[in-house]
Amino acid sequence: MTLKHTHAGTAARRQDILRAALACFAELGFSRTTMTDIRRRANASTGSIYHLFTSKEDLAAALYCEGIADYQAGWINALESRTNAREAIRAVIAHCLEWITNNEDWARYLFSQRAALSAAVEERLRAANEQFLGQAAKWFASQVDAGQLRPLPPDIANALIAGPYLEYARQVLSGRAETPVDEAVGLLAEAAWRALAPHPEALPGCRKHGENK
Amino acid sequence: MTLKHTHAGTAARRQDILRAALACFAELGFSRTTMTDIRRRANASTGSIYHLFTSKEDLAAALYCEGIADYQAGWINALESRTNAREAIRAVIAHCLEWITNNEDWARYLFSQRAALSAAVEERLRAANEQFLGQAAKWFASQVDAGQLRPLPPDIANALIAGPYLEYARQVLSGRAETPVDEAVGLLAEAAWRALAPHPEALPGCRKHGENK
Amino acid sequence: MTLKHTHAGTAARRQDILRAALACFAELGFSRTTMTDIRRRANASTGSIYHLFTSKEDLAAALYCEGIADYQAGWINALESRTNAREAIRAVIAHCLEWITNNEDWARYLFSQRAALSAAVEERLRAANEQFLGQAAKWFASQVDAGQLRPLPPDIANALIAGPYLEYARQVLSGRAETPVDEAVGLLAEAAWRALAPHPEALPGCRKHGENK
Amino acid sequence: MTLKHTHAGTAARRQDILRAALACFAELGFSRTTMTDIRRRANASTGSIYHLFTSKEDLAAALYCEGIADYQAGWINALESRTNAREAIRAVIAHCLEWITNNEDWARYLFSQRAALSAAVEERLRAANEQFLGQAAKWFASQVDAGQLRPLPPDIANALIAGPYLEYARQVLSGRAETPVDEAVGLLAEAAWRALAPHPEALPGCRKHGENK
DNA sequence: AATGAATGAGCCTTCATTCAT
DNA sequence: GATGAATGAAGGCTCATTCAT
Repeated sequence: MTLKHTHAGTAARRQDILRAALACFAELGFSRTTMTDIRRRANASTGSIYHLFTSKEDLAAALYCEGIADYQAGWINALESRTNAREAIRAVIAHCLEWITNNEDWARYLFSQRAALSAAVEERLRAANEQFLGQAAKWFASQVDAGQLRPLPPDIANALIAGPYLEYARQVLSGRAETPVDEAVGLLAEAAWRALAPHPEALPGCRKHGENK
Repeated sequence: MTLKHTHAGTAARRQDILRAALACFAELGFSRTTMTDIRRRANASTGSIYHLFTSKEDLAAALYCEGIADYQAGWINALESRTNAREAIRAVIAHCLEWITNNEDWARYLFSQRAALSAAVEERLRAANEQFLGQAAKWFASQVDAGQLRPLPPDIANALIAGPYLEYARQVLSGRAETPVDEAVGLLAEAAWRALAPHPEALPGCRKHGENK
Repeated sequence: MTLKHTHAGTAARRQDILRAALACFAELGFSRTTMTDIRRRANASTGSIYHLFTSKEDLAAALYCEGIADYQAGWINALESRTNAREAIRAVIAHCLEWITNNEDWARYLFSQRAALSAAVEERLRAANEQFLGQAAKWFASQVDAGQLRPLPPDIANALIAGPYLEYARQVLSGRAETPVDEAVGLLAEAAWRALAPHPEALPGCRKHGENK
Repeated sequence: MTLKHTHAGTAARRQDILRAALACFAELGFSRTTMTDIRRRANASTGSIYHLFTSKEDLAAALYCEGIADYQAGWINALESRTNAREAIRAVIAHCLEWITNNEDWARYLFSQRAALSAAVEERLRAANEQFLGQAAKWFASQVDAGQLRPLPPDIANALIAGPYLEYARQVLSGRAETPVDEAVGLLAEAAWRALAPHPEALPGCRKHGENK
């Protein structure tokens, strides 16, 4: 009981610090955030932070890894939640925009502070990234094989799917976006489908050229 | 003569410093770059730099503004170099990827260090940006009116055009891209056209379905 | 029984901590040793140490006093173990070099970390030192009175007896010595005797100048 | 002229800082001295110190090396200033006690803070030390060959010459000495000569026994 | 008695910037 | 205009010590 309590307290303190750091990093960036900023925001003492994390960079790394893991897991999850390629892509876009909207701090941090990461973290990330990209590529390849998607190199496919919603997200995060997120999902999903669909007939507007419904 | 010489020297010195700063910012980011780094790289003295620029931030701002101006000018230029919407979009993509490839330091700096800018620069940029986005929006609107492009909100249109090539560029800059730039241009341009074309018939594959143009 | 056991445990724990601290101080010096170093080496918790010692300095003081007491007791002991002055001096030198060899950590700590001691400990030490020096001086004076030693001021006598073996010991402890300890004892003892003998006839080589064995 | 002036200023500032640091190190030891202590004592700013020295350790090293070099140079100088062995030894002892008396801070620092030195400095010192010990050993060997000194291993010889005056110096520096330095020189020199003289006849008292010289 | 999480003063160092020459 | 020595605020981090459990 005592132990559990202690652990719970420690874990909670850890979370407090992580959340505080995230908020700071999102607002000011890694470099302009000081340990004092974090300390104050977390209501923790200097020593307390260093008791739980070995350095400011360690904090940033823990945060980055946690965030990217959640983001990528959601991505893959969304992708595999649908069997139909078109719907899968739409699900990914919807999920990501939702995630970004619901996790603005995370998004701000993950998508603009990568440059501040140390080589050590890059290493850890490389593994996660490779797995993520591998899974995405595998899914993509299987869809291409099944004739559900145009054959495209993985880097291009990735740019076509993620580029638009990320650019839109950047506008949202910086207050420059005007289109509401739910509308954006539809528009971006449709555009992504046009870009990736195997042949024109699969495109929305083509249906009226002869066939049914 | 002496004066001229001096002036030329001053201007040259200014350029040396700017180039050195750019290289540093691109490599290390704004915060991790020290004035000493710049000083050494530019073979300039501390006083020399402060004689020409009022602060590190001023240097970064001058650089950012110069870069973004060049980038945006090229964008608009490419856009207006073609009357045909499809070709205009392709020209923009081609130009941007070329520019990024030929100006890696600029690209690295412009596309990943915005967070480090001060409010003062943001202000200066806002103006430039507004003009840029305004010109782009105007062009886009005129094309929509002319039935050459699908009607889309400007933020979405922007995301659809720039998102993919920027994402691809990020991959290039970080060494993760595999598709060569010249191939990427074609693929990205086609995808962009699919996403923005007014109706399916305008799409590449649809022509073979019998009808029009 | 339980209590006894506990007490034994406490005493043992105390010793563990003292030994660990000694090893650390000998290796790193007082200042560069952290409580964490000691804690780890002693397999003790922070609280445990502070339960038995009031501070890092307290630990260092306890250690210093214990060590110096042992060293000085041995000194006096050796001195008084012989009635003959020459043999007494030899016994002191032999004992000290032996002690230093068998207690390298103690020696390293005692002979190079005095500077780190607080005023409070200095006070405690002054008493012990006074007694020690007093005893040595008394012995020395009695030998002088008996014509067994040259009359010399106590500080000089001390320097002549202890200086050489301490300097030699320093070389041993730092790995710079080449003469083995047992040989050194003989050489240093003879030299000390030469320096302190009442008149030349008492010196080794003088015997052959006329008289007998 | 301007340059000279600047250099003079810089050099003077350097000296100020070194002297201040020396005083602090001598008084408090390396670890307990803070850069603030030094800064204040030298009337210099933080940056000024770091402009001239790369770290606190660098300062300590520069000081140590300078001091030891001066001390050792004086040693060798004194040694070689006399052709007669006995007088040479006396000269060394006289010089060292004088030096220590005139350079109390140096002495305190050199003879009690060696433990605080980093490996990097140890390296630099090793060279200097080797040369010093080498020169001393060479001199000693030549004297032994000439029958002016007893044959003794270098470490023992060193202990016999330096040990006593260093121990006496320690007493002086800590206020425990009672014999005035000029008297001590004579007593220690005589004792050293007794310890190192080749045969008893060379000793002071033996002459009156009839034979010799 | 024991544990180890928490505390916070204080340290060394960095670095943008100023200014005398 | 140029130089680089000097400045000092501020930052990340360490570590002896306290205290709740």
